[in-house]
Amino acid sequence: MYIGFDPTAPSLHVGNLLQLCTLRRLQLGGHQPIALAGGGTGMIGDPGGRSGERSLLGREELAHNLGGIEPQLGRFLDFTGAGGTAALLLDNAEWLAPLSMVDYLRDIGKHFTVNQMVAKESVKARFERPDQGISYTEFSYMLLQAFDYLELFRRHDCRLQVGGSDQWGNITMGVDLVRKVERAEVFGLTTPLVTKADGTKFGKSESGADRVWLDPTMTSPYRLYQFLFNSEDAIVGDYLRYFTFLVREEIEGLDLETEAHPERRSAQRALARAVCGLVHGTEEVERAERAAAALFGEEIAELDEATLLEVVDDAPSTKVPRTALLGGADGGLPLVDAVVMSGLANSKSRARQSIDGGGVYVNNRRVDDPTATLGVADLLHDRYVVLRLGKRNYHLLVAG
RNA sequence: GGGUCGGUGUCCGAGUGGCCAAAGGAAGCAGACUGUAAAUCUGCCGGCUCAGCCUACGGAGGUUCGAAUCCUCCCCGGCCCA
Repeated sequence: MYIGFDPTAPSLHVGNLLQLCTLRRLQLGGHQPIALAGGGTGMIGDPGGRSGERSLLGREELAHNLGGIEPQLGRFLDFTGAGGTAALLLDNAEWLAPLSMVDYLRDIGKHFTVNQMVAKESVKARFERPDQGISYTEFSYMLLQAFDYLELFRRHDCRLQVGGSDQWGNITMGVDLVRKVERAEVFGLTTPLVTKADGTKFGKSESGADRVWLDPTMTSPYRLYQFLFNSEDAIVGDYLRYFTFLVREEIEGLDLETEAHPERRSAQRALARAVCGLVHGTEEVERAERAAAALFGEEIAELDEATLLEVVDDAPSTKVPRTALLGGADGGLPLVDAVVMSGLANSKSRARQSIDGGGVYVNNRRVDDPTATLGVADLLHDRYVVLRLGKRNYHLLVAG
């Protein structure tokens, strides 16, 4: 069976988790998973959803992205296993790139009527948006995906395509094509759209900037852990079922726990541990938990240096030159600047507003004076300043 | 190629010569309440050397004391026609 991945970034993100878990589940169940990177289709773009025309990726960029995604797949799938279930990673550019226009029209296009293509939900949506339109290129996408299925059936006897429910139309196109060309019966399986408690899409906060990636250099294990740990009560049970491999009894136990003692956040913790562990390993889970325990602990100022030192490596931190803290006549480093440096705010205006609104804490003590400065006196153990914005955004400054 | 409608801040979407950094909504951030939850209420929500200044309403010019708003050319998209 196979699932397609869109190689539009050098890393997969939490939005891909369900797909990854589904592949893993099927492999554990004795199937051979094929992860198909859309090297060819990635240059085209799925017209999916209501999004506008997609920007096309360059070849080098694609290669680079695939390089990042491959090891991540390895965390979920066994590429070496025996018994014919070793996972495969393929790139559909392999057969799409050499495909000629004439072959494409004759061998694939012939089997579909424009009528049925236009009837697809993804296309209709774009037709109905007078300001968007859809290019011929994107319109053709579904045929290429159908062709993928056909090729995988021919080459690897692939008989099941899995995808999100938004892929339903594309999958059935493939099923049809295989039936028409090879007179064989193949199947499709779709997974539900993962949503948050409020019904919006999980993990994709539109602005790709703060998306939660699986690559530890793009999103630290600590942040991934926190992201999962903050899941809403109402939905954490679903996530456990989607993203973890805990046995049912255990999950049901956690459901009860959430109901009876929501403040313990047992389900959230189990979720964060399981997913973070799968993606980054148990060692990273422990580090993330140690960092969180230290930061969210009662009296930061009373932590011993050894604990703080550990946190430095795991919580987001920034080095700041000691001289900046020594300052001149009017004290040291303006708090506003410190907040910007830490990345907790992306402009001084924001930083100022946050401070004004009482949302900024230095060493867990609120500071609401926008003109405040940090000085040597604020250093813990003569080296560290813990900045906090809001309830749970921590950042450590390290004087160096 | 012709006609026509349109391109506004993160997104949707008002505005059609000064009262516009630009209505309203959504998203986001913070505060209160809590449990590092949800809901609710409040504030913020372009930038800065922040009672002021700078940059912005597709791009470049122009008219005007003054333009997101008027004119010219260009770019991009929808629809209709060829």
